[in-house]
Amino acid sequence: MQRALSVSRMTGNTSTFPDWYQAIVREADLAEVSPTRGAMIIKPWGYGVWERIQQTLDRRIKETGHENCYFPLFIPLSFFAKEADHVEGFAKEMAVVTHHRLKSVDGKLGPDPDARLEEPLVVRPTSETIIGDAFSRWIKSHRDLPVLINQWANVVRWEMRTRLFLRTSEFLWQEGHTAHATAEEGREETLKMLEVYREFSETVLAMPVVAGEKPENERFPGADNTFSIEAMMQDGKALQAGTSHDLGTHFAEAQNIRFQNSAGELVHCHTTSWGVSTRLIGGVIMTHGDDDGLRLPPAIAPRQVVIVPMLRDKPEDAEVVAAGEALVKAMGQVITLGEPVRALLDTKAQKSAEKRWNWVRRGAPVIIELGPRDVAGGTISFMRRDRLRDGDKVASQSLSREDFLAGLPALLADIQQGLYDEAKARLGANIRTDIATFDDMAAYFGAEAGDDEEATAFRGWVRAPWARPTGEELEAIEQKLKALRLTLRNAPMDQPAAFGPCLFTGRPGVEEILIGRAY
RNA sequence: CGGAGUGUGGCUCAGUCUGGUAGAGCACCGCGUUCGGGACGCGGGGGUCGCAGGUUCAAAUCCUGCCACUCCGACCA
Repeated sequence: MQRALSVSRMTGNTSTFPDWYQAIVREADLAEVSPTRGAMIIKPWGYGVWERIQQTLDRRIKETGHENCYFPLFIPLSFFAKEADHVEGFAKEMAVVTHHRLKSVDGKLGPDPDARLEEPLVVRPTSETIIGDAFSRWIKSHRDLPVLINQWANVVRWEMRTRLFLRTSEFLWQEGHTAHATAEEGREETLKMLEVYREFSETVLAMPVVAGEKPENERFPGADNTFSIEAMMQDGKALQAGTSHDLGTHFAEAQNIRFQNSAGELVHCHTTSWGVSTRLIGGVIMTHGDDDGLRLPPAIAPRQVVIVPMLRDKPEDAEVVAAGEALVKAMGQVITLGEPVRALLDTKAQKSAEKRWNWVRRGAPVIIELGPRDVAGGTISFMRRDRLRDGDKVASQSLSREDFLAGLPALLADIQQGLYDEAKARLGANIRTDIATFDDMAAYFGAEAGDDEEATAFRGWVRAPWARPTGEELEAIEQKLKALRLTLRNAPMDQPAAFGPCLFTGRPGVEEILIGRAY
């Protein structure tokens, strides 16, 4: 891969991948750090992307039979005591509310000692416990099942180190929670939503992923099985972009979620949960961004086409603006990717060249430059953000207004597909399947002679057979991998018929697993 | 919380070693010339140099403590 991304065209400096990432977040006007530790301010353009994610994913969640609802931000502390693995998994990162009033003592404002809560409230890190509690009241009979709900919410996890979009102490997400009569139905639901995430990620975000099952040590606290979609970033690292958990009867047992089956027996439900978060935006940045800034897939671009009018403080300006407004209207009549085209005429009092580059940095898929000559000649001059440059020159093309409008759906679809294909090719080219032993893998990922720190980061993943060890044996493997900064990502859903020997133990393999560095 | 690094206008940084009136480029404001293109000239606004102490006639610069951020670990959607 060895792709040397730089921020040179954005800020005038070359630098490392993390610097590049931060530069894009800033230059594309997506978000900024807030005065609140670890939490981000999502700016309008960034939030617009999130709204597009919400709209397109929400439709899919509803099409698969789920309904939205809303549960409280605060969860009574005692709720977490019920499921041992769950509390252990989250205990170290919980924000806790202990008081309900402030008081000024010696001029210093602080919690009022007299206003201590009898039972502290936890700011939800996830909502299994409080939703499970509701399920236990909602579900009495097999006729009540399945219960299929989702909520769009914010959650808080007190992370040690934060990074905009990728890991923030507060983040936005959706969390689906379902209850079923049988283990088979629970498993089916878990896999169905994993597939929704895979399809969504690939067709809407244009971000290819590998869907698979997480190894035992990477499971969600309290889950029987965890599945994930893993995306490959341009530095070769894996990003866990979504998870779907088969919770079995763990939470049902802990929270008394039971129903009477048709035979009259009182039995526990099988529950699931699944979620994706604002982390997806970080994935989009690191999948599609380039040296000029962000490149947004048209399906999630808040504005798919931006018109920059060439205004010169002259009388003909009015004509250009009028033509621009008419063009926005005309594009609004065009249906592409199933929806009217989202277009904007940027009339901000700013130099045209500035506006153009701002939209390049923000990643608007198509940027039209509309000048008096275009208006007179009925032509549209535009550039595609996905193929911005021809050498060092900006690749601008010109079509008649009619042809442009007629070809717009195909153009946006082509950009969407092109971004996907580019990322898919990168993913495919950077999974090594020819590494057979742990030592070979260590040599591959480790710092070799002549490799600098930077180069070792661009390794991609290894896919290899393994014997699916468990318990202490798995723990030992995890520790060995940790020394190489590697983790087990997932065992992909599509598996071959036969397997070579296990990369770790040499025993016969039972499935293939992905190994890589991760965010 | 462990290791390393960095804190100087909105951004990127110089100045710190060797204490002596706070700088540059970009961004911003004004005027003008330009302008199918990240233009140029002139003028201008904006910084208690992360915070708090200390040393000194004098501190961005030296000393002590603290804080924040970045990277690498641990943790993690």
